[in-house]
Amino acid sequence: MDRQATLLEYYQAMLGALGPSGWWPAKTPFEVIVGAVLTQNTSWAGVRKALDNLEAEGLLGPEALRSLPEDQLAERIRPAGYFRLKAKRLRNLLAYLEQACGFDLEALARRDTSALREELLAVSGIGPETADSILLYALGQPSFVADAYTRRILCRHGLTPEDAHYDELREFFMDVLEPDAAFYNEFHALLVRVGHHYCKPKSPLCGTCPLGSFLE
DNA sequence: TGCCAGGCCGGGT
DNA sequence: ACCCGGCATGGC
Repeated sequence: MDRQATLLEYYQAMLGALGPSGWWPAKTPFEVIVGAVLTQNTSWAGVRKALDNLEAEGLLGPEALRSLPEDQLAERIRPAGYFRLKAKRLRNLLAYLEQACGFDLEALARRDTSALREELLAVSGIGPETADSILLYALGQPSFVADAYTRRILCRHGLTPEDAHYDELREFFMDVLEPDAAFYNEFHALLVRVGHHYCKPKSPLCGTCPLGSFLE
């Protein structure tokens, strides 16, 4: 079976088993952007607390967050871990968003995906996964997100090598799938949900995971 | 208790 | 190009 058909079968199996995901878990595109930085190598629970801290003080908007000093920002996002580092990264990103579009994210979303991706990657603290998460979940552009769960699931099913680089994993999907933001959105969300529930680093196989039937 | 979490950077080889 | 240490809190 070819790669396209395999990926579509995985997608249908996950969707059938788990139902639609309704991702990203945020109220606004700006909150998606902040969450994308905060969740770097960090579980969502702490990120949620950090976002709640900002929200409770009315700081979860571009202008308010932009005018918050770095050390005060760091204090509020402490539960997300790496808090000093992430405060700096958020400030870098806010500076970029302000100069690039004056925080008009709808205008930003109208620009070319690959050019935008390069600009995001040029911001210190924004790597490929964070950039793709912003493009896909905040701006609605068809840029596939290939995270740790994606790597683990593909590898465990023998579809890609263990040491595949980020861009290889991303292209593994984008080479054969139509560039459809809603589809990419749901696909990646399902991979994370499956990974979260069934594909832990310890367990050698996915057990009762919805993709189990594809294992030899 | 130790391991893990929806990465990324900077420096060294 | 690859490898590594650092970054930090919270949940199980």
